[in-house]
Amino acid sequence: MGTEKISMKKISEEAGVSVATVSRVINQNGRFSKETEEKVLRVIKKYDYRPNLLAKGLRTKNSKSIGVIVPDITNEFFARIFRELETRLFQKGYTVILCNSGEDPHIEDIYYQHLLTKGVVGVIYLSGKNDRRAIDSPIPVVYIDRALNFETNGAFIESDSIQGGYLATKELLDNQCKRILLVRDKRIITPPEHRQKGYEKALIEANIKVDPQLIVKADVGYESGKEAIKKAVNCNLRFDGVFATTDWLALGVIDGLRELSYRIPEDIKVIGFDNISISRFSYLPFSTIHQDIPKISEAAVNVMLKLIKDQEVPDKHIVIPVKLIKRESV
Amino acid sequence: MGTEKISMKKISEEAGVSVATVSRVINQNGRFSKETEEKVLRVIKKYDYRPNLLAKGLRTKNSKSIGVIVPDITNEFFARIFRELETRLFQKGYTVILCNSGEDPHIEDIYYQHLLTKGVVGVIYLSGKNDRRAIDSPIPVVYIDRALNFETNGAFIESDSIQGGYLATKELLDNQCKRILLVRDKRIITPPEHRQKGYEKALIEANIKVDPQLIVKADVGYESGKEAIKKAVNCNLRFDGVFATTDWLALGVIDGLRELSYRIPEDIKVIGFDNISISRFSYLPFSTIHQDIPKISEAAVNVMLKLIKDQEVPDKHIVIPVKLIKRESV
DNA sequence: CTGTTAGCGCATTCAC
DNA sequence: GTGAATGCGCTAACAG
Repeated sequence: MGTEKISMKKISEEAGVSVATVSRVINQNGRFSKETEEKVLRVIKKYDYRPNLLAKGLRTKNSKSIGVIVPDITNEFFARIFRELETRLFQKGYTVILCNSGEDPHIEDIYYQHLLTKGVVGVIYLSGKNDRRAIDSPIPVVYIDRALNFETNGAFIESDSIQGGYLATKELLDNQCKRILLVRDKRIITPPEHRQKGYEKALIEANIKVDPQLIVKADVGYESGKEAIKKAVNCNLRFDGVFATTDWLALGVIDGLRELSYRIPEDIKVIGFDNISISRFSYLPFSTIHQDIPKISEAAVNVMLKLIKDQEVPDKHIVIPVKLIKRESV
Repeated sequence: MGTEKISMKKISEEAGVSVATVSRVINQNGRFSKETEEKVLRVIKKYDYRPNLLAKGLRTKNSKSIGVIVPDITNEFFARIFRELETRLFQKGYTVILCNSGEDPHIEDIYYQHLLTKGVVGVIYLSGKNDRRAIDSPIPVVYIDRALNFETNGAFIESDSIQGGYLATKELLDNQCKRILLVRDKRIITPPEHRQKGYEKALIEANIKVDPQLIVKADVGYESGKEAIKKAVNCNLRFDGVFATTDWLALGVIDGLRELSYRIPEDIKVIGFDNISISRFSYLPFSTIHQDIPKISEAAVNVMLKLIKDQEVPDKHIVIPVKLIKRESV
């Protein structure tokens, strides 16, 4: 073990001033002369002293740390958002505690409680599930991607999923698809719900009736996409295009279709959603809807910072535009 | 904003005992009667009180939080390790602060310093680069994946890269490859260096001379792998097998080869390293070396916990076995 | 401009 | 068994 922990007291003694003065120059709170400043600064540098943020946090009630709860950081989408959040937040002097909830509301709650005791000044939920604490949280809560109750002391940032669903479906339509299968996450949560809305909107606009048979609900993930598409084919569902509400689902669909000897895009066209790297690097780089992760994160950080400072947040619900990425699957 | 923050003092008043007693029952430090315990517990439950960990940390010099510094959490390998670390650590009452350094030693250092001021009781580096602080850190440091100075107050956990390189190369050899190209990360750091060692070991064992021409050094990443392999082909290098030291490199190699109209595995066999999901879901699921991430993380956490408690750590350098995953590229 | 004082919320002597 | 007192390291009045 290396250097002893050194405190403000030592610095003040060494510099021949009071701790209050040391505190003032450290925080640049004024009320000290140029000379004493230099004196103090010299001693600080000499000992390579840094203030104990725990003590500071206890005193000021600002721990300068915020919590982020994600279902699973292993998911590239969450990891990319987290990275942006963390970098931006650190730049503003905040450190971030990351928690993996595994989509379990109970665990989410345990984490949330624990974060409170750690004195975090705010928490960001990615795809949060737990609605209980959102309502009267003593600290600001911002949600990304999934809407919960945020009116009281929080905010909600999301991609424009309706527009995304619309763009995806329209792209298929524009490429002569007549019967478009929607393969969606079965859960009743904002993203798939909105993506479906966009899908329906595009169909209606093209004077095509929405056929409930063509909407298939699946669990999340690759295997599930594969399974769903095979079942659809086996049920003699006819379709010439597929819009899958996530890239993993889309990849499963593509591989399932290939195993059934369909050619993509000749026989069937496929489009996904998210633009994660798998969409670019899989056998058949496939078209998808791009989410603007930097923008999402930036908005989340801005709102959070305002909420922390108790500033007015004009827009508690921010929707970030998406865009179509054309590749080889349509 | 919801509930007021309530402290031990209030609990003690409400329960008609002193704060010391409350503290004792909370920490189960004995020296209190069954009755007072119940009384205190009741009040605690009534107010849903939880101790302020900031204050507790300040007092006990144990913040119960540890820092993890990774180059980029977006990298699936790091994310998977982090998830394991975080889950295990939380179970032991620790919370973890995650920092993205972007492989920049300077930023790593800034994070490290900041973590110290936050009172973390240990830091874990994934693929750390900064050697300066490792030597006389006041808190334990454990490295995963990349060896730095850890003798003084730290430890080092890694996969058996030599064995991995050996297994990969041998797999190629066993499948009739005669001239094996090594595409490796050019940096002089443990993982690629060891993987190359394993490669050489396998060749020597098979009585094949190591040909320096067949060792090509590349930057990290997909594009770089593609570029490297095309260059190799253009230089008229002859080879019938490729061992790439990471999966991303391997994917680049595979795609580069395909663009050059080689058939895999018929014309050329390819094997990667890491077993990240891209190796399974790419066009051609390719053979690779699997790293045992749960084991690595478990070892890291165990060692860290011991180091924190100042316990004896018999083995400061732990090597985790790897295994060969056979797929369609060889 | 500067120092003294009083806590932030908690754990830990030390008396009783 | 229990409580009063002290201090972890820091900031924020309040005097001067």
